[in-house]
Amino acid sequence: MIRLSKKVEYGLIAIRHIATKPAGEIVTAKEIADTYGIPYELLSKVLQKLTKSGLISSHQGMRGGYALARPPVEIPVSLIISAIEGTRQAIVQCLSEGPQTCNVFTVCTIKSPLTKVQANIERAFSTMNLSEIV
Amino acid sequence: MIRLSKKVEYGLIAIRHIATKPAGEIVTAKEIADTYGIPYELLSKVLQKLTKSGLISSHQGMRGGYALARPPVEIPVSLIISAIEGTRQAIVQCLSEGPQTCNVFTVCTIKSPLTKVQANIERAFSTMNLSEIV
DNA sequence: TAAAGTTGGACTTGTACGGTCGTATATTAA
DNA sequence: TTAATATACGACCGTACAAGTCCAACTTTA
Repeated sequence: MIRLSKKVEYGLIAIRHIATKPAGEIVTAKEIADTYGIPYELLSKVLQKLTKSGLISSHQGMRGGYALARPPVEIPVSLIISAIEGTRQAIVQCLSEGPQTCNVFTVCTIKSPLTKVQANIERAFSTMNLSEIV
Repeated sequence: MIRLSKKVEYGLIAIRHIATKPAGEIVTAKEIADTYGIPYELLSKVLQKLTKSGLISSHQGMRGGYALARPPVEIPVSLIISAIEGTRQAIVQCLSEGPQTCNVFTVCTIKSPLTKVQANIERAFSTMNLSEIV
């Protein structure tokens, strides 16, 4: 029906793992990859995206790693997803990338009903924050 | 974030188009394809799937075409989607295809929270029926 | 200064989606 | 009886993208 990408899965697992540690504790990408059997380099990229969007903070160099940048309550699942996926946030193309990408836009009859469903899904993801999945 | 396939889009547009006609009236795939600028042969396959799952009825031969097989109220959007997509109904693989397809199943920590979201989405689609999008 | 980290670009590979083509089959109207 | 009009269906193609890999920086600490 609808599917989250592996990257998002990995991201959720990873950020949850970080959240289970005492606040401020730094955990490496390798530790997470080993713990869950996730490909290290793929995970690294995901963590980099989470870093860029300010959900986690990174610490380079030896003894470096990642830690939460805010308390879990302030990290909605929706933010985690959009941080990793970037675009592609709507259930139909024209809702996320605009009318010009849709060849049936003017005659399309399902936009408005889908918008409701869309809102529903978004709400499901945005009302759930990291503290609830730890 | 999450995206419906073109096939599902076309299917929704098509079945809605059929639903706007007086009950029992037969409409051809060509008419729908022309009206909305949808590739004819792709649409045909979608309509065939909808036929196989009993949502619409097909009439072969000259003056043939498609009509609703039940009243719109008895056609939830979720059925339309699953008729077209077949598999791939869960937001994560292990929820739809079982544990053996997931390499991190035993250590995965996000299954249960995602199950909730999953249920949420399913509810959004199954409570909405065809009569509501006409 | 070496080791342990992150950063990030380039690359490969598999697969699924969107789309097309050709043909068989069924039905109707002339 | 036959031509026209429809669905049914399998095979095929191209491309985009997801998933994963490789590698070469750069940064910090001990």
